[in-house]
Order: sequence, then C-alpha cells, then structure tokens
Amino acid sequence: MAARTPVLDKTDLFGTLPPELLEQLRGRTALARYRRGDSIFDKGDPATHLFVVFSGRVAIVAKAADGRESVLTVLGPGALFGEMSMFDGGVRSAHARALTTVHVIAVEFDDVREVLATRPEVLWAVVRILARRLRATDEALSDAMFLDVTGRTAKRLLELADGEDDFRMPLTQEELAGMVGASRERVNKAIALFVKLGWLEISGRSRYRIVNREELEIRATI
Amino acid sequence: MAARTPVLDKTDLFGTLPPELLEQLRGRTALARYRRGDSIFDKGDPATHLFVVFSGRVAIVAKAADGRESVLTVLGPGALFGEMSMFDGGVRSAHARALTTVHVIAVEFDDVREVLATRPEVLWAVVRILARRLRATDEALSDAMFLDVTGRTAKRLLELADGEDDFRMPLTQEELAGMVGASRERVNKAIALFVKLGWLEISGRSRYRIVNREELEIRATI
DNA sequence: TGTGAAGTGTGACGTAGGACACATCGGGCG
DNA sequence: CGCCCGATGTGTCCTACGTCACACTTCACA
Repeated sequence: MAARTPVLDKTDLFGTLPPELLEQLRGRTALARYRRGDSIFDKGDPATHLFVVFSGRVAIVAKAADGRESVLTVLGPGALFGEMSMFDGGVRSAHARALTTVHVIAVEFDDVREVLATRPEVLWAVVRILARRLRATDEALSDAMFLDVTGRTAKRLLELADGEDDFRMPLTQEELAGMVGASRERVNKAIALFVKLGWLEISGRSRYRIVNREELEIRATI
Repeated sequence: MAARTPVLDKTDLFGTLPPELLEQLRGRTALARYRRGDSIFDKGDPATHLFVVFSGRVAIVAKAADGRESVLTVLGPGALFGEMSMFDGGVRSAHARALTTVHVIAVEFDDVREVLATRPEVLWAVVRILARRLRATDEALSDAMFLDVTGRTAKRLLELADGEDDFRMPLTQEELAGMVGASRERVNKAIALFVKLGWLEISGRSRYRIVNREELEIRATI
C-alpha cells in the first residue's frame, strides 16, 4: 500500500504540510482494515490515534442507554476522524464503525503533536476543520428542531448524494433513520413518498437516482 | 470601565497570552452596551469583530424561515462568541441577542489575527474552545434524538443552574422552550411536573431552587 | 398604588410519528 | 441454482407533543 501518501496529502489537515514533514509523518503511519460492521473505536475508549479514511465509508455513531443509535456523520476517503480527543478529553466521545470494507490510516497523537509543536500554523487547518464541523452540527440541530421527518430525510438524501444525481446509498435505511432522527419505518415512508412523487428512483437495493432535485431541495427547507 | 482587563485575561482564548500582547490587544478593544432584546448581530451580517461577554447574558439564536426560534446557547461573563466567522465564512451564521442588559468587549478580527500570526500556539486555545463546543452541540443533538421533552427540560434546567441549587432563570419560558426544542406550553407542563414531584421550587417569576438534584439528573438521562 | 402588557399556568383537541406486525424482496453463500 | 436471512415496504393503532384558547400572576412604569 505504497500509494498511501496521495490520500494523506489531500487531507485538509496534512495537505498544508511541507513535503519533508509529510514524509516524516508518513513513515510512522499504520494502515488498518475493517469489514462492514466492525467497530473502529467505542465511546469511552482511551484514545491514542487519529484516523484518515483511505477507502470505504465510516460512520460516527452516538448510542443511547437503551441501545438506540444515532449516526452523527458518514465519512468517505480523505476524511479525518478521531482527532477530537487529542484536543480535550483523551477518551473517545462517540463510536466509529465501518459501513463498508474500509482502510484507514492511523497516526499517533504524539507524532501529530510533534508536528504541531514544530509548525503551530498547521493549527489553522485544524481550526478550519473544527469550525466547519461545528457549523454542520449546528445546522443538524436546527434541522432537528424546525424540519419534520420528511424534510430531514430529503435533506440527508441530498447530502449523501453529494452533488451527484446517481448515487449509491452507503447506509441501510435503519442507519439513515438514525441520521434523520426518526424510526426506520417513517423514513421508509418518506422515501416511498419521494418515489411516488417522481422525485427519486430506486433500482436494486442501493442505487438511487435523483430525478427532481429542485423539489427535493424545497422539501428539505420547509 | 478600566477594569476591562481582568475579564479579558480570564478568558480561555486570551488568558494564555503573555502580558505585553494582552496589553497591546486591550488597547484596541471597544466596550459596547445592549439592553434586553437588542440584537448584537444577525445571521448573514458581514463579520469583523469577535466578542467577550463582560457582564450580563447573551443568547445565540437560530431562526427558521417561519420565524420560530431556537436558542443554541446562553453565554455569561467571560464567554467568547462571534469568533466562528473569523475562521470560515466571514458572515455570521446565527443571531446574537442580549438577554439582559449586557456589556460586551469587541475585538477586531484583524487585531486577533495579528496576535495569532505572532503567536500561533495561541491557536491551541482556540482549538480547545471549538472542540469543547463541538462536544456540547453533539450532545445536544443526541439529546434531541433520544430524550423526550421532559428529559430535555430537566437537562437544560440543570445546565442553566450551573451547579448552584438556587439560581435565577435568565430566560423566559418561551426562550427556554426554544432551547429545549419544544413548545412553551409543553415545557411549562414539564416544569410544573417537577414542582409537583417536589424536585423544584419556584418563587417570584425567575427564582428557581433545585430541591432534588438527584432525581432531576436521572430524569435528564432516560 | 393602580393598571396593563408581558409572562405563566392549564385544559381540550388534533396530528405527526413511534411501536408493532407482517408481507416481500434481493443478493450472498453454500 | 436455490435457499435463507437481513433489508425493505406498508397497514393499524397509540401516544407524545403541538395548537388553540383562555385564566391567572407579576412587575414595570405611570
């Protein structure tokens, strides 16, 4: 897996690093592989590494006492995760789980800290990442307050489509429901509605096609 | 208002600054005063300053298209706000409103950027602040998914009490409802329930007293 | 010290969405 | 190639919560 660097240096965090530092860091990374459903870390675990998704999809998940789950984000190649505990707690604040077969690059906190100590201006990248994420969460919170399940489902679908019209749904409806903050059945009915309205088409189990993006976007606003 | 520095240097952000830089910064700050209900900034406004609460309480508010409001946070003396747009957008992403008569210290982004350019390690403080806030928002999001209105009300009450048993409610029930993400009437009924159960006492319009913190905490978890 | 507007308390009723129960479908593995 | 299990689709019923409607309280200010 020698082609690891191209992913690392397209990362928001490490992309700004001067080549020699990036090279130094690369020498210390490890590549790990997980299958669908595997836990990468659990809430409460002591944290020592941050991760960059190399291939596949990872979900960050919060769990309620009674076992219900809420998917906070879905991450694809290039995305950084697990870095939060480097800055505050030291223990993981949520669960990370493989949604597909994934390869993740693991970097030790200490190695990153070393780089940050040498080049504190790299912290600008960290700050930008956190700020962006904070906005996203704030928006999700507003959505939870202001939109109904159908609206939230439309919104999450558009997010997962990621600008494409044809896309592969990386989540089961159960997991999507966790993201939307509703029951699986409700979300299913919302999707069925979009199909009936002719805004969305589904073929096979996970090939989705957005037919009327306009209307979906409007429904995601009201 | 010469006593401005003591507040500034107890701030997470500026507290770590070496005295001479703090002094330099202090010379460039402005103090502004707002009355209850005044807007400090609105969503979409171009942003040029960050603020530190000197006295009083400030609410950060999201607004829906139809006018409904959700209070994202309530901030007291020493709290930093309005700094987000320094790191990404450049426009304000939410509304800030005075809950009481407040004094805020305003600092120009450019002045802060200057300090950060000289001392990039101050960014550690920024990162810590953002990380903490991100956790808080993530938790609020989980709460919105997993807890019922009564549970969320209990939780927000405990937060607003801020560790004290006797406290002054800085919000109207309307605003508290915005924080909880429910209707004013429901929240009122939740509070009435806590009073009936003997967990809480209310005197006057806004003097609250937590009688049974234990039970409230349990109810805020289920 | 009285008065009104803003804030609070509480019931009646309607509805979005959760829980449950099942039918059906699809694709991965033997 | 077929079998089986997890994922999806859909109806029925029930509950938590929103909306509306109105009485009561507080306190700011005249």
